Amino acid sequence: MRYSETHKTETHAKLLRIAGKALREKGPERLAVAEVMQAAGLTHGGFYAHFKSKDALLAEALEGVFAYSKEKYRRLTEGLPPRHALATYIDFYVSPDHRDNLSRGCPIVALNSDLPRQSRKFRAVFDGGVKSLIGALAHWIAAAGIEGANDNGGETLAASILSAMAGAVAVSRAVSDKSLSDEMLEAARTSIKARLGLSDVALSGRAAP
Amino acid sequence: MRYSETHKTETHAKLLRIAGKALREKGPERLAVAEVMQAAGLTHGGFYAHFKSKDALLAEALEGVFAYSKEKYRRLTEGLPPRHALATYIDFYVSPDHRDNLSRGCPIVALNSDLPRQSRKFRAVFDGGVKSLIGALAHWIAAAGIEGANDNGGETLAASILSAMAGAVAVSRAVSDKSLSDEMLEAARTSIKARLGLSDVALSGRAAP
DNA sequence: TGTACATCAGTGAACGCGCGTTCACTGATGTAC
DNA sequence: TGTACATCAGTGAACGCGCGTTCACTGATGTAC
Repeated sequence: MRYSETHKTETHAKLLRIAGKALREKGPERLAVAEVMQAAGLTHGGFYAHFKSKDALLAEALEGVFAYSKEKYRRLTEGLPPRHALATYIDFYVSPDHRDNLSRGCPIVALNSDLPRQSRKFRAVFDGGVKSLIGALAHWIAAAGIEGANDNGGETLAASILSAMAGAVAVSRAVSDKSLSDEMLEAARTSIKARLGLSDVALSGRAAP
Repeated sequence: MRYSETHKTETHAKLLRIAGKALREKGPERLAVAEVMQAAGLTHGGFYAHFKSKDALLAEALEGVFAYSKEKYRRLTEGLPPRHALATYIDFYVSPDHRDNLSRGCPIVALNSDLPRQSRKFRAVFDGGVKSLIGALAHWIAAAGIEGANDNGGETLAASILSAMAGAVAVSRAVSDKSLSDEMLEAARTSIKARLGLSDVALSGRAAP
């Protein structure tokens, strides 16, 4: 063969990485197959050797994005006690950095208003990602012994916290007035931490992985 | 003239109403000029007698949507004491009804992730709408004598509340699992009202105007 | 009262462009014999 | 060791469609004289 044994797999993974970024930057509609291929150094015709359709790419890319985010935040909070882990996560999530980096951010923030118009498959992947994240938050909340977590192990509280975090970053991106945007993020971060009794827990100081 | 004196103005307003709905249902990209014209019973060629471009339509339609929402919520809370007005607003905003009616809902929820990609004009209109809404909320918060409103007359608290409300509805729309979606809305509504000390204020019972 | 002309909202065909998808082909390498 | 053939990731032209925009035209009515 002309290419190494792992060549196709590598190309596939590369396309997913590129698409994952483009998906968050441009949204599902504006992400163009030809652009993704070009960014990978290929011509657009070869796309269908890797994916059945654009839709298949989108769904698989979203899956990759959630998996990568999960791993990233696992590393970020590794070894921290639950309260610190939670506070660190919130500090990184509800931050100007997250707001300003569309292509590396949380897909819930980047894609929320596109979702009602996406394919069933894509929406299913999205649901999976959201639930997994809620599960992780609920786990920390329970481990930290935070009150307000009722019957279902903190899942409801976690879901509510997540929507507040995602909303804060999403609206802070949508608004173009920088000072309003900053103010909004700051207020949201403070109030979310207060709600979890984490007002005293400072940012861990470790850099984003 | 073939048409009545007010005819063109009426057609213009009709186009804005149709576009305002389509904008929230389909987003700025998928809203199609020809579809708007067809919905108004016209052919697409006539569009440019009313608007300089699709972009001009979008900006003007968004302006109309914000104005209409403002008026709608003014009527909804008319005559209520501040704490009831706030609670009523929150109850209507963070509700399954709002989640399920894209075309009549808040543009902040429907459009947030599209905004970074819109024209300067469109973003300016959006900013105006957001600020006006924050102003109204801050006004109620101050009038209700709610604590937690610091120096700037409750604007920061209002901004944070708004992002939490919009985030809750946006994520509840994005998720396709109905029970997760319901749970999320419910939890958000409860926590937002609790944060403003409004847990005891029941829904006013008046129907949406 | 009648004729010629201006007005102008709306019509419908056409243009150009972006983009998803298809497809015949390429060319380097592996395999059979 | 050499020849014929299969494989397959990638190429690049082409197709079809949606859509924003342009433009010459229509036809009912108002105005000038």
